[in-house]
Amino acid sequence: MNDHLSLTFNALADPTRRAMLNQLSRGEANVSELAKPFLKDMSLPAVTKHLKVLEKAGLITKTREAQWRSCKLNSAPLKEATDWMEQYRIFWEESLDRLEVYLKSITNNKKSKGKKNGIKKQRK
Amino acid sequence: MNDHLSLTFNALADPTRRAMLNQLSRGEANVSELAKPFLKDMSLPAVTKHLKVLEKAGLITKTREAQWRSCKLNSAPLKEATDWMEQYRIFWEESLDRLEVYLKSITNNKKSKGKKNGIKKQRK
DNA sequence: TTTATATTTAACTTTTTAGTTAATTAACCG
DNA sequence: CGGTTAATTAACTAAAAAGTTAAATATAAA
Repeated sequence: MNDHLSLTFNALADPTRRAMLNQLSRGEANVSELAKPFLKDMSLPAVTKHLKVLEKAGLITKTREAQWRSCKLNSAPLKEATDWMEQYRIFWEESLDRLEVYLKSITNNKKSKGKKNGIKKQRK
Repeated sequence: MNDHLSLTFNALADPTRRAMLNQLSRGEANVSELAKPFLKDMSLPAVTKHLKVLEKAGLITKTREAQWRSCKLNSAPLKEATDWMEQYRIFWEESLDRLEVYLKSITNNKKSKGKKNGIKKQRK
């Protein structure tokens, strides 16, 4: 699929590419620098391909300086992806709320008004 | 890759699967209900496969009731993915800051103290 | 017990992805 | 110029993804 959100999520669905973004979050880097941590696991052309995926998703931009390509993080697609996820925030927050309620229910702290013995053996 | 974050992002990298999650955010639904909007485009086994991807990523859980499988959204992996993205928030927020500064610089509103003609021709 | 409904599994095809090695491009450097 | 460095492209392979149709499973209902 080639809608933008799909391109972004797809680019993020690989630990090598996420690690590359991570490195770029600490500053620009050229291809050899980005490749270094991965050259035990894969060839340089493989790195080039990963960078292409990131580039097509708009997550990085490359500028050339002599024979070096400097890569720079572009966070706009990450914002877009996060914005999409926001619509689900209410779900995990309500889960956390329920967890909190549960944790309170099993903690016999002050203000545990009434309902003593609120916990019975629950395992079959 | 089979780390959890990769499974999640991969599951989200498809508009059909995102639409399914979207429907589930409005309440539980069984397979046929989920499939309905897509049966013009794909077969039922294709839908089953998409649901399997979502299930393996932990984004949905299925419960069986007679011959129906009811699917339910599980937001935990979405939270995990959002938490990962949070580390980049600073980047898009600083971009927005720069945009804001720029927009202010080109708007001749009150308090535009000094630095008139703050913009010169910048192209070579 | 047959039939209908809901869903999955099997077997297969096509396309895409992720990697490889070898060759190519492009710039710099002595 | 000739060699070195940085990176990409080409051509290929293997494996995974996404779809298909047909068959199987499991439950309900008549």
